[in-house]
Amino acid sequence: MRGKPTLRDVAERAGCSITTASNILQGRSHLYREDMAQRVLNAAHELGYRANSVARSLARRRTATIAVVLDPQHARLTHNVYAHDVLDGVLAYLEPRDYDIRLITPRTNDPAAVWRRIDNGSIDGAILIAPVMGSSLLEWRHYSTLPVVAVGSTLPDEYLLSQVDIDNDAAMASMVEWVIQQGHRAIGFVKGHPLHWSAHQRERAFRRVMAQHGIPIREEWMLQGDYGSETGASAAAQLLRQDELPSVVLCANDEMAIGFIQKCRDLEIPVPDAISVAGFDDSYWARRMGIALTTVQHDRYQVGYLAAQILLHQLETGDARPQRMLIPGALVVRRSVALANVLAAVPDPHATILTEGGSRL
Amino acid sequence: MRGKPTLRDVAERAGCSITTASNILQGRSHLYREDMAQRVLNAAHELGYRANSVARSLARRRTATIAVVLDPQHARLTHNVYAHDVLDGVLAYLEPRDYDIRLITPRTNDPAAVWRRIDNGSIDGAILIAPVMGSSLLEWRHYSTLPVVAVGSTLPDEYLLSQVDIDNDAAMASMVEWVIQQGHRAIGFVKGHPLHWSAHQRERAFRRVMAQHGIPIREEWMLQGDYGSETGASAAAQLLRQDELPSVVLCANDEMAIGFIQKCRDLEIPVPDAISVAGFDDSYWARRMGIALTTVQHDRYQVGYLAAQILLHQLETGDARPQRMLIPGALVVRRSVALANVLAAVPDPHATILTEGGSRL
DNA sequence: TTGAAAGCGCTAACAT
DNA sequence: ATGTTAGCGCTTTCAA
Repeated sequence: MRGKPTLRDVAERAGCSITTASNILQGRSHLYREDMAQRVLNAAHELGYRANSVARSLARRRTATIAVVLDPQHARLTHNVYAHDVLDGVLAYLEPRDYDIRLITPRTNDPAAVWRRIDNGSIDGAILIAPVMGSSLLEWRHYSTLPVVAVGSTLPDEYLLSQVDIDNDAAMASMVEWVIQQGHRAIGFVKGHPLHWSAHQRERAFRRVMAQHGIPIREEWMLQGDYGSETGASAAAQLLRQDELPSVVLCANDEMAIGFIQKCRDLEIPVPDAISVAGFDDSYWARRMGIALTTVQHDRYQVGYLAAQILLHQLETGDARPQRMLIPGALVVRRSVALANVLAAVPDPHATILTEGGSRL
Repeated sequence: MRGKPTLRDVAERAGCSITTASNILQGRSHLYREDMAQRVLNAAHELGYRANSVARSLARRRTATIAVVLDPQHARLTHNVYAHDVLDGVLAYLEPRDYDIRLITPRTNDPAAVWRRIDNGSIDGAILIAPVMGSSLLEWRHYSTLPVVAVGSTLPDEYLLSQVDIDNDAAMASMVEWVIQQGHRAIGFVKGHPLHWSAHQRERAFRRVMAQHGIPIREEWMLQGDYGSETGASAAAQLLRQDELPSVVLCANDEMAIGFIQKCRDLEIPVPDAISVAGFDDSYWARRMGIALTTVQHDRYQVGYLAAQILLHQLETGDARPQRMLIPGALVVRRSVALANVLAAVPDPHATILTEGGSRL
């Protein structure tokens, strides 16, 4: 015996068949006499035997591996905060259950190539992170029979995909409601990436609630962004050169809100005293930026955790019916949004930009 | 034939042996007659055949999979900015070369368990991300014969590990040199996590350069941190209640510098007018915080990319000699560090905290 | 209570 | 130019 010890080596040393060794090492000792079990266990230990998971996967026809797939559109982890949180949740669920994680970041959008990569027999299922409109990941059904769960994109039903996402609609609605309650009527909006369903959902919720309150939407206050902080900044630039300004601007995510606020600082426009700004996501990094951003907090970790749970459930039960799960968000009121009427009453030109950590309501 | 098509199905349909099909599908068409090759290719295409990578791995005795292992100490991706950058570099190198990535975040520090998980026959090699002192990852040699590369920790030679890291020593030295050039003599330091080699290297470089310039080190200005922004803040609190203050504080990373600066803002101590602060890492998130932080920029993406390259080289050549590769950093001068003498001459109690994006020298 | 035998789907010497 | 054969290391009936 040279190289890594195999089951055969263990069996030989314990003086038994390979079957016996296999059974005992899989925890079926009760089938055998006490001393047989001991002999095998000892032999394995002495040899430093570790089952070869590739061979095991082939024989069992399951790999105990889940793929986590990032959409080619945002395959750079570095800039994808959302993916970190979700991935942590996925890992937290899968790791203790002895599932392995294969991280796949396709560099192409050719669906055949993408799926050849993903479903090549080495995984039992996949979690798709925030597939965007037109993504080859969504062509799943044509290329794979594996169970799949999408997170971070609430897709139209026809995709027949299990999904876990936050409730963008309800969360944005509560943000808009609250802002209106604060007395704001002149409300601007910075939209998210046009290929993200979440962007459309957030915008739609905004428009709906505005309509419900009979507040007209000024299209010149509806700015296009792409969820990146740069577009938040340019939205600010674009907005602030207008004659009439909204009293508050809702950004479709925190990054854009940060960009927006920083541009305001550059232009020496105090937030929230001259203009209020709200974000969406309550992102880890935004929180430590010293900007007390009013935003919507939601549990991305939980999204990953649940997605993994659903996937494993589908694997174990074979129940392939698409499930959908929406996780509610929570409004976090900090200090980047001021009362509209108070502002009107007591304008304070010397107020400084707030830079302290926010306290939650 | 039911279930996924196998090589056997392809061979049957093409009317040839399995070997022939295998060879042709692996690109060895030149061994066969033109029409044979076509028949096989067509058959495979018509059936939608995709080679099962598990079976292939078993037969080839290589898996074309690399593990990326996070130290149990900082296994939460969310808070590990360093890992994102490195991972992106690793992915960028490996993905086009058809290597897969297995992400492993052990939840225990028991070396046997950790390595059972990592080296179970499913990978060809591993990249260890920033193993800390005492990490079970470092016990590699006792548990595995796989090629391994460590990144983010410049380890003592006795670990016999291939390594890619930034040159902490030189980079911190140049930071200290520069600060001294700016006229600073009263210099404080916030140390990094005591279990990280990088923290010690950065501190050691600091002390050395100070000694070279004959500047005494005041131990009460040497604060312990852990690379987290909270400890930067508490270091600031602790320092600022002292009677005598340094004119500049060097933080062992950006996160602590951010925490430090934010605490200064809270206490209404203007940076850099009352006290200068420098960081280390030039992190993506710090850059967009609107703090023009003077820091050391270094290419973490490159670290990951090179680590993957070295690993693949070792796999292909079988050359297992440990390699070490240090990547230089570059000083990035922004505005959080002021000239010491100018300060002394023109103290300005009303100066505000700077919040604009920094311009690089 | 134990073991023989037939795979899992593919690769690679070695024939022919 | 193509096929035969013997694995890779493990699991799992099924028989003894």
